[in-house]
Amino acid sequence: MSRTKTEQTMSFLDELAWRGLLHQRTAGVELDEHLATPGRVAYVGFDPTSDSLHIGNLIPIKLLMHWQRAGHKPIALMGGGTGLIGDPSGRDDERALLGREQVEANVASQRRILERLLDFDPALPNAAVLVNNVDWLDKLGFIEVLRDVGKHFSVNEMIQRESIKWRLEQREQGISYTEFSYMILQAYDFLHLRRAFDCTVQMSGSDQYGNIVAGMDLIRREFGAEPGQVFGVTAPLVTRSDGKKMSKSEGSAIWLSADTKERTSPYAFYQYWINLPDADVVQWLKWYTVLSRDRIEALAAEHEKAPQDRVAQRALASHMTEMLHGEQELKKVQSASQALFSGDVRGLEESMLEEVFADVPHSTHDKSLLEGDGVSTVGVLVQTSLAGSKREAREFLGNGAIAINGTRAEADHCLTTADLLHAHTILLRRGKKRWHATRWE
RNA sequence: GGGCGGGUGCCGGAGUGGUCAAUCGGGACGGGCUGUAAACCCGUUGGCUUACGCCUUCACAGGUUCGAAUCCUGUUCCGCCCA
Repeated sequence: MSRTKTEQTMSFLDELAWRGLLHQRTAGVELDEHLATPGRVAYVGFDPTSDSLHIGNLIPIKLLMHWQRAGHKPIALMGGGTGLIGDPSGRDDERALLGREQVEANVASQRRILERLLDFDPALPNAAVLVNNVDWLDKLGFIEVLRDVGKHFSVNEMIQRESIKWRLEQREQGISYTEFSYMILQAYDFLHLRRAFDCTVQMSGSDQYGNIVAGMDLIRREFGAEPGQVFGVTAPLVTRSDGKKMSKSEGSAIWLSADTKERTSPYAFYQYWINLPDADVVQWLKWYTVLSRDRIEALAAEHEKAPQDRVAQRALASHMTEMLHGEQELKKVQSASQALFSGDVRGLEESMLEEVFADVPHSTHDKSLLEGDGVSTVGVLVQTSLAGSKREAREFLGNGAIAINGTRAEADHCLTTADLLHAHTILLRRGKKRWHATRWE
């Protein structure tokens, strides 16, 4: 990842504020003064409830990225221990406990994503560090926790917390002692990192503010007010102008990885950003990219002048795809997009077709079916999940929603060998942008 | 423990014996317009069927009836009130 000098001239907090990533911060000038010294240590916690991270999780990660770019040291804390307990924040029901193996696997998988985004090179003075709280939480003795940590927590205060209060009022759901204790564990994490790494700042999305404050309180009690001065910084909840769930597209989340069970292909990832509404794109450049202020302002100006050229969306999509999937993937995905949306897919070279094939949803079928009268398009649409049922497939065909190799298909069309491109491939499209490549062998 | 109200399609919410696969709104999807945008307009939205039509749905299990989402019984779940 490249970084320019201009990016580093702004202070961490100014940078966040300009990007609209600063929601809450504790203390006033003390925090500014604290951060004036480079090499400070901050952490963000990640919940290993899934094997991947989605673009909503990118916001807390970005806090760490900017933190590192400002010359400070970032710690990514994997909640391998707290993940075994379950965070009650923002949930109206008790979580099903995850198994240890599952949590471990998720931690390993999320770790690979974080490694793309933060610089872990140990040669750096402010190299990023990844820790897993199972390493220390697992060793704690119950009696020890009750005596040393529990004493600092007032149950009276704890039950005032929104996340707890709400669950207490829920007559049916309630809250288990397990989840009730979650806050203590997270607070303990902060204390531990304060001791082990001299970590003085915890950052997160705004929903974790309560947990951050709990950790700060604990540290203050252990260290005393002066030496125990620690801080919290939160990012706002990001939203879309059209009200769609920010991280979702067509009902499914946009994941940051392509090689996990919960995955989003680089192609789908790129397309998600390309399709972002005009009203959001400039704000999203600020939220999600690490492009410099100058660059973003230039893009914003261009976007305002000629939104139809969609330079901002292109820049956003390219930047994000390269950040998460690398330059190689970006190039492939760009040429696939270019090929598919320029209209004339029939004229594609075979090698280009191969690339397109790999980047869009695809499936393999028996070529012999295409001989003679061929096979009904309806059936193939269902097989490729472009249609949910035959009835729906017919509806799409009737609407003119289905295109074969870029040309609108007749309602009663049967796929035959005549439809094959380079003897093996037929490109199907539903609607304006949902492609599916079929291979016939 | 007692009383009352209620569980309908992705969600909200009509429907109280036939004309109900079930009004309507939202969402989603498709078409049009555009810029792979927004807004707007049109359409679709249980499954199978080219069509006629057929099959499975209105918490669950039984029952009454020619016929039930609608009536009865039991079970279960939710909400409110009293203890």
